[in-house]
Amino acid sequence: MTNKQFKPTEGELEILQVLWSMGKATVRDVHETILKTKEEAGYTTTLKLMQIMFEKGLVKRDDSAKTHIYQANVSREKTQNQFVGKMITTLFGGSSSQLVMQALGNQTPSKEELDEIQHLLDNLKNQ
Amino acid sequence: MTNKQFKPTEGELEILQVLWSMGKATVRDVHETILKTKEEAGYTTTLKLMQIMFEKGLVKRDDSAKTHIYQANVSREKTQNQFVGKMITTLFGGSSSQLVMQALGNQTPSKEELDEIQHLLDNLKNQ
DNA sequence: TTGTCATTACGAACTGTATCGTAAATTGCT
DNA sequence: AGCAATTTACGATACAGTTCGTAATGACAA
Repeated sequence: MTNKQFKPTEGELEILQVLWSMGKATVRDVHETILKTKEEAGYTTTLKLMQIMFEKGLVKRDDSAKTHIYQANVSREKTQNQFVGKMITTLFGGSSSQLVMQALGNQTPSKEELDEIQHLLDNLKNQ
Repeated sequence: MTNKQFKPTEGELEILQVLWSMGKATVRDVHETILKTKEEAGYTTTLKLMQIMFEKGLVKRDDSAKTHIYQANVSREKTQNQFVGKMITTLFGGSSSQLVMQALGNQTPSKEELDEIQHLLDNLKNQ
């Protein structure tokens, strides 16, 4: 097992989001992207954060050139699961369906999404 | 609006869990309960945390007697929503159904829970 | 009343996160 | 070669959360 899993912080998640969608990216790439949704963000702050994430193993990087190229080292799915699982136990008393109800009740999914969920639900029923 | 909402921390959530299920409770009540699922927990630590939560408005208390009686001052539902909402935006790109799929896929709900979800799903479809 | 015990109050220490200033290194341009 | 711009590295600071030791307070029994 290669899994000494760290739980990403708020700020780290923001960076992972960018890396997940871009694949490979430089610090500047990430920083620019974050700037679009955020006022007040320093370049070195992003840099430092990404360096720390590298030490933690949350990202990997190619430092053969001067400008390092970063990449996520934890999968989106695994991270989502980590948070969802934690949330179910600490906030929903272990009941996943409770969480599902909350999520469905408050946001309003499109028809396509509903169909998708229906499909998954059918699969679960036939087991 | 009485809503200057604070987002509870990890430790605060643990205490809220107890308060939500017990209704009213003393520091000792809460502490004993937490001890059941946790080694290594100091009484004064729980106390301090609850005092801070009082200052933040997360709990209310009756301090007419020497031993204070605490009660949650934020609802379970509201808190769940707060976290689910945040999670959907920061980890699921705003798609609630994505979260639902994750939750359903990895935990395995009972037949009763599945029926419940089906019921909710039917309601959402007829709108 | 006095001593014991549980409880609250308070403050100190430690950890981790976030932010930023500044220096050092590297690259490209002229 | 020398200069400007970009990037990385490093360290300092601020702040929040957590943990705990210890003192102050109040209740109660002998």
